[in-house]
Amino acid sequence: MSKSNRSQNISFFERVYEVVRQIPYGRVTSYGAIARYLGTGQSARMVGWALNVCNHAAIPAHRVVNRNGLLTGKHHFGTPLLMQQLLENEGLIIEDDRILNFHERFWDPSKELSSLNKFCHNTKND
DNA sequence: TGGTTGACTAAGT
DNA sequence: CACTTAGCCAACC
Repeated sequence: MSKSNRSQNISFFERVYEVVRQIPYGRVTSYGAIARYLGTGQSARMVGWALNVCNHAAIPAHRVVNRNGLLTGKHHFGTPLLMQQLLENEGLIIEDDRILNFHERFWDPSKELSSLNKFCHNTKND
């Protein structure tokens, strides 16, 4: 924990997975939003790359698109249409590789999770 | 040890 | 309004 790790033992990738895993069903977010939530707003590229390395089934990578709502990462799934199908399965409408009503479906972790942090103490409250 | 890459983003032309 | 350029940061070779 001297060079790569700045504050935590887990890697930057691990943090990405944690955030992506918390994306609600039927919602989507952007690489930049995740990167911003992690504190490195300019390293949006690494977010996508993290998903590319992991390929975990538990990580809904299909819910992560670019800021335009374009399925830029669809080519990294099993089939180019898999990502679109997964999103459509969640009630999203995809047209021309773009998510319709993206603004409404957008889920910003730095915003949503930030709000939760203020009230997250309720989890311990019992 | 250092240069290249990349599922991005913002700004410029 | 669409394409081009540059910046960015961490992993990889």
